This record gives sequence, C-alpha cells and structure tokens, in this order.
Amino acid sequence: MSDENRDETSDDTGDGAPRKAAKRSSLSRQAVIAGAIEIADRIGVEPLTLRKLATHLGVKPMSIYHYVANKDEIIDGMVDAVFTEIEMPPPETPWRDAMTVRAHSAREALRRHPWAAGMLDSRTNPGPANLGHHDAVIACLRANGFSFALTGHAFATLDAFIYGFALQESSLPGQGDPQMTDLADEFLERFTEHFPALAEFTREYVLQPGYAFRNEFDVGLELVLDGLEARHAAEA
Amino acid sequence: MSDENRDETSDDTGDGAPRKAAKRSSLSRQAVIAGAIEIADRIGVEPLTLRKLATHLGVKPMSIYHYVANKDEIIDGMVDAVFTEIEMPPPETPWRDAMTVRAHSAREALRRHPWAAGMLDSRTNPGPANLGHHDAVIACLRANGFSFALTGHAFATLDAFIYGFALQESSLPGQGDPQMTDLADEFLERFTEHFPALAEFTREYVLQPGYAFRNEFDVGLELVLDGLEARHAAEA
DNA sequence: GCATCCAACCGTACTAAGTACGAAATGTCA
DNA sequence: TGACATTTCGTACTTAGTACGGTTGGATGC
Repeated sequence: MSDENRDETSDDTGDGAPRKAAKRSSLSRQAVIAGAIEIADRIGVEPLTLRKLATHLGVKPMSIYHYVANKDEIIDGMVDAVFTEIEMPPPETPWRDAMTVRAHSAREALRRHPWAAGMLDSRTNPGPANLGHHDAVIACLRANGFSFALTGHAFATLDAFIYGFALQESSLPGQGDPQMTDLADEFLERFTEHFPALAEFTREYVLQPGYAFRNEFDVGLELVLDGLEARHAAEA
Repeated sequence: MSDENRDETSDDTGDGAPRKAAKRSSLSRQAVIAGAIEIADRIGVEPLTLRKLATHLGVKPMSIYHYVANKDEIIDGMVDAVFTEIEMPPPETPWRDAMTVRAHSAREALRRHPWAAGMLDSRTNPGPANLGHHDAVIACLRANGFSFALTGHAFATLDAFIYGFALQESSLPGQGDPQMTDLADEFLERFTEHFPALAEFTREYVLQPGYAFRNEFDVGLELVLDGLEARHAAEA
C-alpha cells in the first residue's frame, strides 16, 4: 500500500527517457489506464472490471498486472489522467479570467468523465497532474496579490463548487432525454401533494423549454467569483 | 455482543404498502440500514459487505434479503437516512439564516458520514427525505420572494458547494492527525521543486497552527450567500 | 546458429462477495 | 393443537480480484 514510484511512463511517443524498448508489447501502463477510462466513460466505474478491461485491450486479465499493481492503482491513474485534461489557469492573465478558464475546463473534463467526480474521495493520494494543476492555481492567485488566507478561501470554495456541481450533474438523468418529460410527469403526479414546492418548481421552471441544469454552472461560478472579487478588493 | 433492543417504531417506508407488525422480527428494514450506516461510518462504503452487515446484525447474510431487495437498495436507504439528519430550513425565518442553518446541518451530517458525499452520483433515485428536504429549501426561497430562476441558481450553487466541500473534506487525511505534519514534511521535501507554489502555500499557511480546512466552509458559504443576496436585491 | 535470459503474457485456481432457491424455524390464530 | 404465514438460514452458483507459476519469443553473447 505504500507506493512511491510515480514517475515512469510519462513519455507518450517514446521520445524521451529510453525506457526498456517494447518487445512484443502492445500494452503499457498508459494503454491500460486509457482503456479503463474509455470503458468507465461508457458504463461507469463500478461496473468496470479487470476482465472487461482485458477484453477491451485484447489481452487476458492477468497481463494487466504487469503494468499496474492492482485495480486501485488503475483508478488513481484514471483520476489523474482526468486532471491532465484540465487546462491550467493561463499565466499572465487576470485572476478572474484565469479562474474562469480553468473552472470551465475542469467542468468539461468532469462532464466527459462523469465517474470522476465521485472518485475524489477515497482517492487520498493525488497524482502529479492533480498536484500540478493546483500548484498553478495557487501560483496564479498569489501572483495576483491574494493573501495566503484568501488564496485558501478561493481554492476551497471554487473546488468545492466545481466538484459539487459535477457530482450533481452526473447524478442527473440524461439531459435532453426524451423520456425525461415522462419521468417528470410521473413524478409530478405522484409527488405534488407531498412536495408541493418542489413540484411547482419542477413544473413551472425545470420543465419549461430552454431550461438546462448545466447553465446553472455559469451563474454559480460568477456568483463565487463576485464574492472573491469583493474580498480581494477589501484586502488591497 | 448480542444486544437486541431495536425499538424502531415499525413503520412502512411511505410507499403505501401496509406492513404488518413484525412477528418474531428482531430485524427490520430500518435496522438493516442503520447497521449498514454504522459499519460504513467506521470502515467506509466500499468495504461494506452483506456478510459483515449480517454479522453486525447478528443474523445470517440471506436474512437481510427479507427486508431489502438487494445491496443497492440498502445504499439508497443509507443515503436517504443521512438526509433525515439534515435540518430543514426553519420556516418563518429570513432566507439567509435559514440557508445557513441547513447548510451547516448538511455539512455536519456529511461529516458524520463521510462516505455519503461520494454516493450522490450513481444514486439516481432520491429518497423521500431527500425530496422533502429540497422541497423545504425551495419553499423557503420562494416564500422569500425569490424568482424561479434565482431559486434555481441558489439551489444549484448551494448544493454544489455543500456536496463539493464534503467531498473534499472526506478525501483529506484525518485532521489533527499527529502524522499529518510528518506527511507534510515529506511532501514538502519531495515536491518543493516541482510544485513551488503549492509547497509554499502548504508551508506558510496550511501547516501554521490554527489552520483547519473545515473553517473554509464558513467563508465559502458566506461568499455564496453574499452573491445570492446581491442578486436577490437586484431582482426586487 | 544456438543456448540463454528476461520481460511480457497467460492458465489455473483460490478467495470473497452478491444473491437465487428452497427448506427450516417460529410465531399467530382458529 | 394444527394450519398457515412470516422470518430466518443452508447451500450453492456466479462473478470479481488477484496470487502463483508456467510459457513465449525477441535480443544477446558465444
């Protein structure tokens, strides 16, 4: 359980460190994790099994163990791979724009990989991409004159919002799902009496054409950024 | 270890099926779910098995299936039981106070049951306590003059923040853990060069006496509420 | 060319977990 | 007390993770 080598296989096209040349290898740690992500994107993490992964990769289950120690290591790798997809806050950019970019990027990544949001707990050891991303975030805020304390607040609040939003989004039934309206009708019929406010809200707002939960992200983000901006101004 | 006074009022789950009084039942759906929560609080949800649960309840595994259809139903019940512990926004209270109360209460509940935060995805069907809680939240906001749209924004943003914060908190190493400092030292030594901003932030802020991540909750919540208040005022 | 080596790959099998099926146990009521 | 319903459990099947050791085939030294 004490792993310490998180360095290898960071080269993708084999240009950098001349690791052991692949002999008849069609497999690699990268390929394993990438394959696992493909499957998880399709069916979710919980139904992801090593056997399905092996089939997907065209190998037998035990072959996988040559590249990872166990399934947990695969999951950790998957989560960190998602962080790879998140744009860093661009340097030389006002903090608010930078945070907006990275927030939207994170949200997109978590939308491509809905299983990832719920994985953030129980994954106690962050990978290098995760660390690198947060390093960049902190550097950006500090460079813009944020105190340590305000940096901490911004960091915690933005991340909580982003992850929490992704979590909510991933537990929603498919948006635009044609049967969503059916479900909602059923829902309304059965629950109007018990949950009148919720029913009314659903009927008069959520079910109206043009509503999409995902749009709430922008508003919420602006709201948080407004709050940070006010505190930043007060600090100066 | 056989203590068996489970005096739950034998009760249906609100689905309308009139359950008959248990005859020699020391078990019940309630007891099953309560036991599962106790175990999950101690060891987490993933290591929770029906066999461990059965042992904990003093019965054999298959007995559990008389009260629940399968393990998923237990998990759903557990999540909804957590919502039971969350205080509703008190009526006849200004919205900001009401939201503060329920946010802190939710956060406490999710801290008592750290496994719950990550369970919110993949649990597509909300239970009655969940629905009831959100009904009360919406009712509170609407009664305070929030438009449907602003209610939606408040709802989405607050929940995202609360869940996201709980998620972050649950993935943290134990606060006050005496070895946290050791870990941090190790962390700093190894990562200062790669992640200078993160390292500095950790050294100069996180490791300072008096810092506790949980305090970030209050600041973040105020921040969100400030934003909502401004928009509410603009709406009037 | 050939023996050797070693990484890559896989066959087998063990353990644990969810749970189907039906039997056994036990309490209620006529 | 016996018929019956409810509750509990014994057995066993299936799938998953993975330990362990064997097999394979290209690169290397002779």
